[in-house]
Amino acid sequence: MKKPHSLDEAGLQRALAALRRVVREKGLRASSARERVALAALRYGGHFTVEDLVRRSKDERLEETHASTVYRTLPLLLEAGLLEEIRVHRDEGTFYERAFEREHHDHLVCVGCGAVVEFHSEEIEEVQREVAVSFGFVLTGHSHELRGTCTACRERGRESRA
Amino acid sequence: MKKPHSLDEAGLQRALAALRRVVREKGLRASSARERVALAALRYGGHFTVEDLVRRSKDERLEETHASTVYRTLPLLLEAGLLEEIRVHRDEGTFYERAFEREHHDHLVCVGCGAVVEFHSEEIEEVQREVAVSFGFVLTGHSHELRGTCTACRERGRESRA
DNA sequence: ATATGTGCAAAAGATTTGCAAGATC
DNA sequence: GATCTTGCAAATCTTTTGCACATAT
Repeated sequence: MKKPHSLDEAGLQRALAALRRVVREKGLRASSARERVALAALRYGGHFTVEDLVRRSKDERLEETHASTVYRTLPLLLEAGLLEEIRVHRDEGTFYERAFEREHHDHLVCVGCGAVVEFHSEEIEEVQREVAVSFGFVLTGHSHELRGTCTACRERGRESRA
Repeated sequence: MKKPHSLDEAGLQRALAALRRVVREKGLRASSARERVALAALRYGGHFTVEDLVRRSKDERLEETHASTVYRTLPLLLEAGLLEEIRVHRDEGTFYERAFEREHHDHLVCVGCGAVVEFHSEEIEEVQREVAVSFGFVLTGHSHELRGTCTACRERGRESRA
C-alpha cells in the first residue's frame, strides 16, 4: 500500500497558481470557496468523492463549501490539471485523485475485494500515442482500468469451494 | 464509419444459448422478458443505453419491457458475455455494446465532436496481462478509453482562432 | 406448490439548475 | 455598478427496491 507523498506547501502554491491561471484565462474571478475546494482536494491522500471534498473543504472557521459549489468547481480543477477523474471502485459514485505534480498512473482493481493497485507502463503510453496518431488524433487524455482477482481472493475462492 | 456487422440468426441462437447456460447455472428460470432484452441488445448496431433497450425490446405484440427489468437483466447479459459496458460518450449515461462473437476493442473518442473510433492493440493487451501477473492478479477484464481531438476538430479550432 | 420474474410505483442517489444574496473587479 | 459566486432548495436523472401478481419448474 504505497501512500502517495503529498504536496508540500510550495507545491500547493504552484497548484493554486495553475488554478488561478485557468480562472483568469476564462475571465472568471478569484474566490475563496474555489481555493478551499482545491486545497481540500490537493491535500487528500488517496481517492475521494464530492462528499469527501465537501467535508474537508472547511477552513479555519469550519466553513463548509456546499456540494453544488464543489460540483461547479470540479471542471476547473480538472482543466487546471490539479485532479483526474477515476472510475475505479465498483458501485459507489465518481472518484477523483490528485494529478498535479504526480506521475501519471492507471489502476488495477480486484473485483473480489476491491483492492486497488497503481501501475504505469511506458510501453502502453507509447502505443496509445501511436494509435492516436494513426487515426489522426492528438491525445489529450485517457482512462485505463484493469480488473482481475488478486492472489488473496483466489485463495479464498479455493477454500470456499473445498 | 465502420458499421459492426450484426449477428445472423444462428449467432443470435448461440448467444441465447450462452445466456440460458448462465441462467441455469445460477438456478434461475427461463423468461421471455430476459430474452427480449437480450435480443434487443444483440440486434443493436452500435452503442446503446438502457432507455434504448426499453424501446427496442418490444416483441411482435409490441410489448415493452420495463426499465427495472432491463436493469435487472443487464448483469446477466454481461456475465454471459453478450455485452460489455463502455464509458465513452461524455455526459450522457452508461452505454453498452455487443461483445458476443465480436473481436475485443477499445475506444478513441474526440473530445471536440464526440466521434468514436474503435481500435485494438495486441501489444497493449499483452502488456496488460504482464502487468496483472506482476501484481499477482488474474485479469478478468478492462476498460480503456483514449481521448483526443480529431483532425477535423483541430482544423476547426485553427479557423476560429484565425 | 413453491420459488422466481415482472410491472409499477416509490425510494434513493448523484448531479444540475434557478434564484436571491454576497463577493469581486 | 455590473458581473460572477455561492448557498440553498427544488428539479432532474439514473438506478434500485418493495410488493402484488404472473410465470416457470
